[in-house]
Amino acid sequence: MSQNQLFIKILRDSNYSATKARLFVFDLLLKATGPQTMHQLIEASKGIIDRVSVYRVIELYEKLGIAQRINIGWKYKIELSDIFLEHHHHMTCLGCGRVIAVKDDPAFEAMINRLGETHGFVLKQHQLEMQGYCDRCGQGHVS
Amino acid sequence: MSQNQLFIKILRDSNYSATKARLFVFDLLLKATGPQTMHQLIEASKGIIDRVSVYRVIELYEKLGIAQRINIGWKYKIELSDIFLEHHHHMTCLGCGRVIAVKDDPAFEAMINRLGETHGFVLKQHQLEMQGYCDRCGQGHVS
DNA sequence: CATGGATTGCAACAAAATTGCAAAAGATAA
DNA sequence: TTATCTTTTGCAATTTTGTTGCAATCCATG
Repeated sequence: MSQNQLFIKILRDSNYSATKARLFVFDLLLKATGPQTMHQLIEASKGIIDRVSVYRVIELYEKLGIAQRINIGWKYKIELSDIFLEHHHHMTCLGCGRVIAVKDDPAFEAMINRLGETHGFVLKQHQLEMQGYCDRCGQGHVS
Repeated sequence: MSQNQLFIKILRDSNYSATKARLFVFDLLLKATGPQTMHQLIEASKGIIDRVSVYRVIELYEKLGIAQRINIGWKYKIELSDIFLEHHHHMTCLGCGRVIAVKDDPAFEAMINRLGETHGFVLKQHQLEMQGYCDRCGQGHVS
């Protein structure tokens, strides 16, 4: 099943129709190289989809688990959730601002779940954001 | 050195003065039981510190590493950074909304740093947000 | 291809955040 | 302490971001 088909299935299964607006914004997120700001999505939709609808579409995506808000530095951005993009975290370079996606491994997942258990929690989700300096930008003491 | 003295030292070391507004908001964060929304800070400052100044103070705190924005669920909140509050993460209960602070252990830190290394990063900071169900709220299948 | 509920766009509104500038407060030196 | 210069604040106005109500349009179903 293609990502588009899966997307439509999720909508239909919850009694939502696959409309022009929803498909358009989904395609934007799918084609995007990384998480998108609301502003970016609204700009890219200019003349095709109204501001308000972009907000409403994203709101629905979140409700259905199609997309999620994540925080890159200061403001939030939107990206497709783990159903479409493999579960991952973000590593941001404090030097050049580059954001890379990082897959975590089973040992990592296990460790986080144990952390939950020791506090009486059954964990359902987690987000990990990391900041540092990438190989191109050195150790952070480059003048 | 008290937390207040440390706070003033950080300001002075960067050539900022310890003004009424800055001290007031710092005290709010210090006395707070958890992360605060901008709205909470602005409300608590009503009649004493202007809205705009609260924004400016928080902006400065972030720049100086005194406070940081973190994401609890949907919106961001402000809390003092690791210099004042021990390094920790947040676990939010999807049932009752309770947020608890969780200390991670050295093994965890090591694992995260290794994760950085394998991607050519030297990590400086990280934030981990977890969501699940607490012991009071059961496994998430309570009717 | 008709039709009825779901969805959209528009306009107006509300909330959150930012900016410019004059007034007030803080630091410094005499 | 006071004079003076710099930083910080409060206010008003503005911009940006997000929300709401409603009539017009779309779209899955028969």
